[in-house]
Amino acid sequence: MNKLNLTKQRKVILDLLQHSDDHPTASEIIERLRDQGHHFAYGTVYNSLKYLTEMELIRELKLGETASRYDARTDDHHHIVCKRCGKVDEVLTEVPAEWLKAVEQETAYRVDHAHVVLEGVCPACRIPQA
Amino acid sequence: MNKLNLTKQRKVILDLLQHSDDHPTASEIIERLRDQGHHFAYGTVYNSLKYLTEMELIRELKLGETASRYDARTDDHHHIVCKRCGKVDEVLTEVPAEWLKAVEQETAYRVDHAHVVLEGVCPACRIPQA
DNA sequence: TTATAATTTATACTTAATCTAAATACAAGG
DNA sequence: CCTTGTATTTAGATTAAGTATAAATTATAA
Repeated sequence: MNKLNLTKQRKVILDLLQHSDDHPTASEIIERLRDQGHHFAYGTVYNSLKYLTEMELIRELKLGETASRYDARTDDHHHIVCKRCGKVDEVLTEVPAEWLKAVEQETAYRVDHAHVVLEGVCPACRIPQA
Repeated sequence: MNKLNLTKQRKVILDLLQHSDDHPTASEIIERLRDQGHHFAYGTVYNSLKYLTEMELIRELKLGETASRYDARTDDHHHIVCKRCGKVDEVLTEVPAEWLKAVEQETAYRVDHAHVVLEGVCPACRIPQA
C-alpha cells in the first residue's frame, strides 16, 4: 500500500482541476498553468495527470476527440457532448443494471464497467435564433 | 444527392473490412492490404476510410485506444472490450429508451445518440488456468 | 551526512492522422 | 476521339498528442 506522494506540481494541477468547471485537455491545462505563472515541463504535466489518475484523484475522459480531457469528479458518472458547440456536461443518471445483465447474457463476458458518451444538443444551442 | 463513387482502392478496402471478423485499425488495414499485394498510399487508406464512413458503408470506432478501429457493420450497436486480451466484440442489446429519457430530464439536452463502450472479461480469459 | 530513490526538466522521439503539390484517372461535352 | 475540368491517388512533409530518455534536482532514509 504505497502512500500518496503529492509534489508541488501535482498539487497545483489537482487544485487547478478541482477549481475548473469544465473538462480541460492537457494542453488547455498547460495554458492555464502558464496564465497562473507556472511553467512546468510538458512531460511533468502528462506525468502528473497520469499519476493523479492512477491515484484516482482525477479521471481521464476519452470522449472520442483527439485529446483526452480531465475531470476532478471521481464518482462514477458519464458525459454528454453537445454536437453543436462541443460543450461537455456530466450525466449522473446511472445505466440500468438490468441492461448490463442483458449484455452479459448476450456476450458471455463478465461486464465490469460501462463507459457511456452521449451525443445531443445542449439547452443553449436549442434556443431558436430570431 | 451526390452519388456513390467507389474507386478501385475504396472497393478493396470496403471488401477487406466486410471480410474481416474483427475491427482493424488503419495500420492493421494497411498491413493486410500489403499482404494481399496492394500498396496503396498511406493517405489513400485514411481518405478511403473517411469516405466510406461518410457514406455510412462502414463505421469508425473510437474505443479509447490511441487509434480508431473500423467496422463494416453499420447497424446501430455497441462494443465490449476485454480488459485482459483486448478483444473487441459487438453488443446488440440496445440501451433502454427510458434511460435516455431520464438523461434528457437530468441534463435538459436533447439526446440523439448513446455511444457505449463496455469493459469486461471475455469468456476465453475467464477460463481458470491449470 | 551520505546514499538511494523518485521527480522534474528539456528535449528527442513515436504514433496517428492530416495536409500539400504533383501526377493520374475519370467523366462530360464537343 | 480529344479536350477540359474535377476528383483521386501518390509520396512525402507536417501536425498534434503523448511517451521516452538522460541529466539535474529534490526528497527520503539509513
